[in-house]
Amino acid sequence: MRIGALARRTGVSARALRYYEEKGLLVPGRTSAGYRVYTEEHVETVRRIRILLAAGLNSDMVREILPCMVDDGEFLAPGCEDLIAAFEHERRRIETQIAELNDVRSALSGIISAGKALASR
Amino acid sequence: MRIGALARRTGVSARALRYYEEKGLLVPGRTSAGYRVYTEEHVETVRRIRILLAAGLNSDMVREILPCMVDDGEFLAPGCEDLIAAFEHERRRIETQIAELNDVRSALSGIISAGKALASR
DNA sequence: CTAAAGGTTCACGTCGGCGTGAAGGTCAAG
DNA sequence: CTTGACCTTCACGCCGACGTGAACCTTTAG
Repeated sequence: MRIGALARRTGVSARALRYYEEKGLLVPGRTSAGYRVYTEEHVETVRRIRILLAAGLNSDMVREILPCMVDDGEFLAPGCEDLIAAFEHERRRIETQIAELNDVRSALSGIISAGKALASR
Repeated sequence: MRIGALARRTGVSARALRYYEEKGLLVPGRTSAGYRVYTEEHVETVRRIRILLAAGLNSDMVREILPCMVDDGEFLAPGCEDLIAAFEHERRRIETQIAELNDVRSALSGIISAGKALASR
């Protein structure tokens, strides 16, 4: 699979895929002509990259986490033990973020229901 | 209260406060010399701005929401009815974001506990 | 052979929420 | 009257995850 095909399968632009490679997140093979070659595993990796980035982790963090995400996360790849502290930090960050989002969500809900009550008078 | 005092009270930089004004989020009075003058209400407004921005809303959206946040959100200011659709859209966005964050959080938890199990062998 | 589709590597542009000087005006205290 | 804290308005810088050409090469189809 070459870059265009992977882009279509994942919904991620080819430019983004090249960017992921530049950042060491996604390392494809190469044909003799220099074309990038991807496997099925890369599809799953891209999915994970997207999720992690969407959660606000930067690419450095994603690069460190990815090799630790073996299958369903039951196992831990070697070298990942040292990163536990960093992961806990990220988890705290995410929990804080979730709490903030919940606040705004309920504030929005308050406004919305007040608005609908007004509209139905 | 002038800008430095408000900065100290809110923990937000003076630059940020000027930026909020530029974006129409926070409109202070002015002394004859041109100094910005803030009241106690502005303190609360800044708090709300920070929360909304932290939730990923952009300044345009914050500017539209702020006047709709009367007191505890029980009432709705006039003119806010038209924005309900936009607010519902933001709420959906936030709910999606929360779900994504939860996914990453549990993934991180899986890795962390796997790592700690490994460390305690 | 040729055209079209897709690939390659630079390298600069974008957007949003500010940071960071620069150059100068204001005001209360000593 | 001067110092120093605080304020003002420009206006450029930054970061991160890409978008967007430009100029060129590869592969497949007719």
